[in-house]
Amino acid sequence: MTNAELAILGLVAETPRHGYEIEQVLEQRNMRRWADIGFSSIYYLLSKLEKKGWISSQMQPAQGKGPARRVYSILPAGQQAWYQATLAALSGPGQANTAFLVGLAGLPGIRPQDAVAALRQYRRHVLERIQEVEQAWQGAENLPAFLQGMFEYSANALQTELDWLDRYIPRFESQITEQDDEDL
Amino acid sequence: MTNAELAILGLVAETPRHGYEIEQVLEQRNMRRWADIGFSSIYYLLSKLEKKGWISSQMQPAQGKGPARRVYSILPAGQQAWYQATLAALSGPGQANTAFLVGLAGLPGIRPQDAVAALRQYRRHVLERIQEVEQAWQGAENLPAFLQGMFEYSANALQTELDWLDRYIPRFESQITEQDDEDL
DNA sequence: TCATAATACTCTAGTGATAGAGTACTCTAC
DNA sequence: GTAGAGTACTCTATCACTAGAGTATTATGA
Repeated sequence: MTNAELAILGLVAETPRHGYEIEQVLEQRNMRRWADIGFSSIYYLLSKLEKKGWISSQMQPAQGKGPARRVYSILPAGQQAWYQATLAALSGPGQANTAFLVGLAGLPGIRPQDAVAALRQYRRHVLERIQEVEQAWQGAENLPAFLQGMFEYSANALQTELDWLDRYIPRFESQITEQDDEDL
Repeated sequence: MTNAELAILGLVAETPRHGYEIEQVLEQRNMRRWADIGFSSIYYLLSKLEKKGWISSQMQPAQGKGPARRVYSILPAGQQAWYQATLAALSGPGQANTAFLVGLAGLPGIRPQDAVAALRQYRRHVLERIQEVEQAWQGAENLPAFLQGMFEYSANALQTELDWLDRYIPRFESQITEQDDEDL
């Protein structure tokens, strides 16, 4: 099961939901960052999950504003699949930031000046993300324990990246100087 | 450009290579872990890169063992694309271990005992990975600076996860006890 | 009452990726 | 001289995903 499928299955398992609502929840909870799901994929994924027999749907006539909607509910098989897949995701093994590793693998072919500039840019992104996480953290009082854990996990990971960058960027800068020395 | 494309483009940029050779290099350098490329995708990706005008190919008659091979070389446009994409990958922003975050998001629906078992399993995976990285680190003497950096990056990230797990698992265990108390 | 905004999908066409089976050639060892 | 291992693809069928345009319904305010 992909991240996207598991995320949507999880939302339907929480409570019966229709597609448009899922779109909104993804937005509210800032889930797009990790479950990467485009708008048009939601309906595609819902029908896929239904075909698998994990969720079932029912039309609900128009009520309040907007037209009728198709509401999806979890089925026992879906509940089981969700449970197993969530445990699997929690038991790993995972891999951090593969895009950045691909970049690192290419470093020998990059001019040191450019590399340093890119890493500084990366550092700025990390700082931004740290602020985002801390704001969200402080904004939410009386968090359930698991959410505390998620914030801590992200905050720790980001801080570690920041530390690494602060040790590594100067080393790379000194390489530039050495090169200049050789050029003399 | 996807991770997979960038990784292969990078290998061709290093030196002209044929498909089967790329397969072997991916294996040797343990690149499958982050650039996730199946065997059958290599030829597909190579022809895709060629269509884009980033690499060109030439048949090389059989020499030594094995039949004739199609050797791919980087073109100027490909060199540029590789350079830009590598800088982009280095300047982020990246995202750590999304699968694990999806798992964490599902925690409220998981029985604490199961969650603790899964997290312990995850901890075991992290330990294994730490050992792998440290072995590879010690195995390679006189590393170029950039490789040092990659090892450090991975090692730091893994150590941070381990620390988090060691703080977080006990908290979760105490929740189990509280629940037991309530059950009385 | 009529335009606008918001709700809630639906459809099509296209790209991307992969498994797995099949083909063919060359060297080595017996 | 031939069986087997290793080299090096090639092809087909299928699944996965996404952008973007289109459709239809209801509430709201001027």
